[in-house]
Amino acid sequence: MPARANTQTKTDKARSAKTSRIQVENRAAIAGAAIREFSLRGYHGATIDAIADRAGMSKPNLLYYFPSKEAIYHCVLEQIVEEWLSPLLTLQVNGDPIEELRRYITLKMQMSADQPDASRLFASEIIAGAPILKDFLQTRLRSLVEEKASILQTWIDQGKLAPIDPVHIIFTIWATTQHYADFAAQIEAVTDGQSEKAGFHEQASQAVLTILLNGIKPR
Amino acid sequence: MPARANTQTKTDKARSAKTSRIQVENRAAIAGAAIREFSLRGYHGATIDAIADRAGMSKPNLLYYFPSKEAIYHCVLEQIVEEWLSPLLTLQVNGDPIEELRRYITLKMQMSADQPDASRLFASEIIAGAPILKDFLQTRLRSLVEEKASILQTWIDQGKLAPIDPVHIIFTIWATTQHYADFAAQIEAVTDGQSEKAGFHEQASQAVLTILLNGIKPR
DNA sequence: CAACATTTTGACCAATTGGTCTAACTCCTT
DNA sequence: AAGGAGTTAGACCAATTGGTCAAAATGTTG
Repeated sequence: MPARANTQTKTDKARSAKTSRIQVENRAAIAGAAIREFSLRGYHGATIDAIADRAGMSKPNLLYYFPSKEAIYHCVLEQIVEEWLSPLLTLQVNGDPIEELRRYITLKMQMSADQPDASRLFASEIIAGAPILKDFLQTRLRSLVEEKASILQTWIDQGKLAPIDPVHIIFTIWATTQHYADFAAQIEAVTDGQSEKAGFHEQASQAVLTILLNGIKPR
Repeated sequence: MPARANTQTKTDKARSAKTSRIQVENRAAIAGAAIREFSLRGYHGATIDAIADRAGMSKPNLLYYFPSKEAIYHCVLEQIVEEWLSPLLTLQVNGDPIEELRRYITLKMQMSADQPDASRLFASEIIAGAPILKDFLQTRLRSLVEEKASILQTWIDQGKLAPIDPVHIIFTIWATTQHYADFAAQIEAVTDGQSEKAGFHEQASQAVLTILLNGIKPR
């Protein structure tokens, strides 16, 4: 009955009635806290208490907004996935292949830098066998990959890219860009914290762009 | 007192007294089961009961061999890390850069294909911020990376590789090769299970080799 | 500011789970 | 084959934790 059960009184006029200011704020706080906790401790390691604490409320209060721990997990995972998809959507067959891919890779590197927790949470889910996302992966993501792979194939056929299975090109881009978020702890340790400094991500971006773009340019 | 407490009677003659056949077997079974459970469910999601079940013994029996859940985790992580290091060790400055790297990448791809669970467990630990491995990463791995990065730098200075920060070359190789193990669930879903078929890993290997080697060859 | 709806939380509960203890059982040695 | 060391597991325990409830506190609206 909370949150969801309302009867849009009258001319559904405008804003609220559905979601009050306080609801919007708290849901956002919970989602943010959940992403952090889940990414840091894994699904089972994260506790509702810890998420509630981080969101600045009591556990029963949190459970007033979400019916269960799993519901929170579902919710944040969905958010992440939605945003995760978007950069790939914009890959257009008309543009210059190298420039299109440069833009895509740059964007993904940016996302890794800006939202590492989200990336790590997604990674955790996949590593665990994608119990929740399996369906999404097999349907929406799969058809999106097929679609974009065919664009890459077109470019390959036009001699604008090296003849490499487009699916592996995509995987390689994902792997490389997300690595900087997912394995941040390793990168930080190995580089003695250099990765925390300003400019590191630009350097990384540059290096990745060089390797990948040269890697798929026709010889 | 078990396992560890023995007093090497007499001329420490030869084999056992320290570890009996049954101990070797059970420890191995536990380690295998633990790698699988930890990689699949994460540290907190894995239960001693499940590990014991998978190893074919009771929980108290398992705890006869390892003092605690954390000890099992430590142990398998150590094993994995040791093996994980080895391929990088062999990178020699004398060899042909491209051939040396081809060998290294091929080996890492092979490890991803052969032991995906180990890769995923390692990935989980890093994603969680490397609470256990932090020290290892900052010491042994870091100096190893520095050492090998300087080899790459030598090759770059000789004009045998493109001028790209060697550390990022290493990260990119790690990212790409491990992706095929860590994100296997995604890859499988997206490729409609093609990744399970024979030959897929050779294809992947080939694609990755092409992209990365071309990516770091001088232009 | 009264009356109603929404939000918040302390106190609880039940299930899970890491770990222990004791007693039985198996294996190896002599 | 006896005896002791080494191995195994059933029954338990205590702590953690997901989730509930009823009552208090706060917001909102006329």
